[in-house]
Amino acid sequence: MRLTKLGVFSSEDDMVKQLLSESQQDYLKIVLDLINEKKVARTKEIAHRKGVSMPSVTEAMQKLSQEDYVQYSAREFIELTPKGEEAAHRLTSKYAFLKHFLVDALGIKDEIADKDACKLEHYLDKSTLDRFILLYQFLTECPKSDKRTINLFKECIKAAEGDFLCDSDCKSCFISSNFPHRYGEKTVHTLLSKLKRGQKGRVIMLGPDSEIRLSLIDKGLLPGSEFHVEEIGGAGRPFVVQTDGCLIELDKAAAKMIEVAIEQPE
Amino acid sequence: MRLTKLGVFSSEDDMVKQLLSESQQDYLKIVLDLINEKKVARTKEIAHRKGVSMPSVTEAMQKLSQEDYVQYSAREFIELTPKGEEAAHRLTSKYAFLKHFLVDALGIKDEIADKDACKLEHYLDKSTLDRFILLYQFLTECPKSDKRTINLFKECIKAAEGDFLCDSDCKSCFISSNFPHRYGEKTVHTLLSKLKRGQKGRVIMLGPDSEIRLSLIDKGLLPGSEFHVEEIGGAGRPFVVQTDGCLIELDKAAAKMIEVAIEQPE
DNA sequence: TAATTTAGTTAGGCGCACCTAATTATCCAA
DNA sequence: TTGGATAATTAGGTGCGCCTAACTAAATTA
Repeated sequence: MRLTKLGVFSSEDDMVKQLLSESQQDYLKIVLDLINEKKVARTKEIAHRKGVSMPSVTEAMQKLSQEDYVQYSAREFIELTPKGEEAAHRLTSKYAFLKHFLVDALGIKDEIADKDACKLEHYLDKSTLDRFILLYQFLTECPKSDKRTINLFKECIKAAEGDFLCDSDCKSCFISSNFPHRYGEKTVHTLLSKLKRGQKGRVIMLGPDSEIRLSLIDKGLLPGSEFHVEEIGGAGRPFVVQTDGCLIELDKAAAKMIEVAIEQPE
Repeated sequence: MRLTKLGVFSSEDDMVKQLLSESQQDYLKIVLDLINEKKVARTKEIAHRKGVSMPSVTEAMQKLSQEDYVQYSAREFIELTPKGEEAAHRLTSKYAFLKHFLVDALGIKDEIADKDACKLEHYLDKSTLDRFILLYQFLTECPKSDKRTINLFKECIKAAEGDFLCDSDCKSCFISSNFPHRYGEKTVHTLLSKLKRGQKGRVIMLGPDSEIRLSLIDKGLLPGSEFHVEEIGGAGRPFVVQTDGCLIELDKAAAKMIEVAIEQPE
């Protein structure tokens, strides 16, 4: 949470990241895109793509040219210096990968993936990015029991989008028929709806109903959340649980979709 | 990439997100934390946790109290209003999940996970967060062939960290012995090191050497990148490939670690 | 080639999230 | 109970990234 402006940089690139603001990074990417697409980058087009006014672009280009990222003099074509080209390319390739990951592996909608990839690209640590790459490779390329893992995951997504077409041999995860699935070990898994007043628990999984899942995200009850049952629901009254000092109301349908771990069976 | 300040909000919460700046969101989370930990939130402690000066906190609290997120009057205890509590809790629970995901599923180092989770929490779209939850559930909870998927993935991470302890029955993914692994279909998969000058290709996977992978991230050659071979390496000279209008140099060791897809075998 | 349109720039401002320095309120201990 | 330490606030200032309005240069076209 704390952000110190200075820090230890593991490589030159991290320094670049620190030296260029998010906005400046966006300008560089846009300039690179334009040069690749249309051979030249012009103020008006940059302004349009970034959704800002032309004077903002002029100002930004002046600053970037001072730092030797772009070659700029008034009313001339804007070009990238080698330094700028390198930075822009690095950013673009991260962005492209992340968008790919979000769209191909997670099935995020295109416009949202665009927006999120752009943010991730600015903020994700290199080591995290590396793990995303490994994960992506694992999901898409791991040839396992004839089926790539990604297909399994896609089935899960499909099921979890309210498309309950799960065939009987699909034993995997949180798909309706056998949810919740894991019992035993040290803790016992059950559904939140089965708890009694006063019991403490921890959310393990959210069930397959997409709408309910999103509402739980809103309410702030996610996998990993620890809570305490304040009121059990019934006859039109909601369940009330406490996490983090906050009370959350859940209707029965939602409570039935939350797999929880509890310490002791009573 | 473009960010319009206004937009269509799918729920009230998205509005909250828009109305509170990133910094303000951080303040709310910190205040909630402090109240839960120490019963009271005080200017000095908030300043300390956020890494800012006390006047900054005062100013922020004044603004937040105008918007009815905190109850604040000069020199009195800072409390959250119900509105603020709700917002803070939502943020905190997202953050907690994301950190969990990064640490438990991806094996990111704690401090880095902290930093990245905090950023993700601010920027990820709700639908993306939902997919991260599904992915987390898939990885950690999907009981598949006796082993949870996460363990498979962890083996991959281990192997991909230079810890080549891969046993023979591990057919999974990018682990040394059988990398690259996928041939056939419409494109042919091979290693970048085997390409000839002028060939075009697309990066499919990066190999198991962690150091090389990080250097490729730096250089901007990631899964999905399309490129064109400019120079083939040999006798001390590097491979040169072109992506995105930029030239990238690779030594032979790196070129051998990049699985690529090409259109036609010659 | 002069008139008009369009592109780009300068000038001047604004809000945000910070800062330091100076001031004031509060608490505690002698 | 009072004086000093500590906490909190006000006052005033900075940089960044954006804006509008006004101006200038370049391109088009009648």
